Amino acid sequence: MRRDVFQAIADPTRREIINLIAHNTLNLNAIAENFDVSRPAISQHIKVLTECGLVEITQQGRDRYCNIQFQKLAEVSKWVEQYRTFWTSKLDALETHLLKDAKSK
Amino acid sequence: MRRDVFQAIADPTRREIINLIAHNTLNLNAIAENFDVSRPAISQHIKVLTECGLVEITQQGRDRYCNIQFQKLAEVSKWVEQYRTFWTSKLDALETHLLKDAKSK
DNA sequence: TATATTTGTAAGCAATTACTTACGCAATTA
DNA sequence: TAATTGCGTAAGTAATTGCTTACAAATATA
Repeated sequence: MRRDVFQAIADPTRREIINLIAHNTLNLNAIAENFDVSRPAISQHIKVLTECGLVEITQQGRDRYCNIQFQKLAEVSKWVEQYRTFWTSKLDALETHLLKDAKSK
Repeated sequence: MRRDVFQAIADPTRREIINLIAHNTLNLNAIAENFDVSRPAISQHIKVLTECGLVEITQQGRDRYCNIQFQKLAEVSKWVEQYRTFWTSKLDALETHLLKDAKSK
């Protein structure tokens, strides 16, 4: 089973979970309350997130608090940022194109 | 069918395709040569990439050249970069922790 | 101690994914 | 005109995904 960060953040529910626990450390039930799907479904999402290293669990009694491992997101950042120069220069190219277009009117 | 950038870049083959055509505009066969999978498989990957707006096709005779729409990657960048402050500060926290650890020895 | 709460996990299921082979079509080349 | 080239797409398939309900285990509370 492939278990990398890219696959983990592909699911919109998991991205929402990340967003939720980015600000507050929550236990599983508290997370599940924010979604329409069942509690086990969230449990399985959390499992995916822990398996790829994006989330770590801190057990406290019967509660399992979820902490994001933000550094893992750096992997995604690194991949996407290598293209930043491309898309900014492309926007520049579009700009000049539009300017040229506007002038020709 | 969900067709967003996050789902598109979840597949490692598609990320490789992106990397390939980031530098040179290639036609489909030229792309497929770089992979072990069949030509139709690559054709289907390209379809996913075009459907989410990450790739645009320029037809030239029977050749279909693939151009990345880098701006689409800005969506991913925007999402991940919102957490950058978190992961850098977390690294800082780790640093101080390690320093404290080193001192206590 | 009995009950309630928080959770993992198993089993089942429909939908999706990533691939294959087979085919057809349009554009080029001989 | 006939053969070749570049490609999309259909059909089939095995594996994976995202969900459900049902159950069990551990911890907390009455």
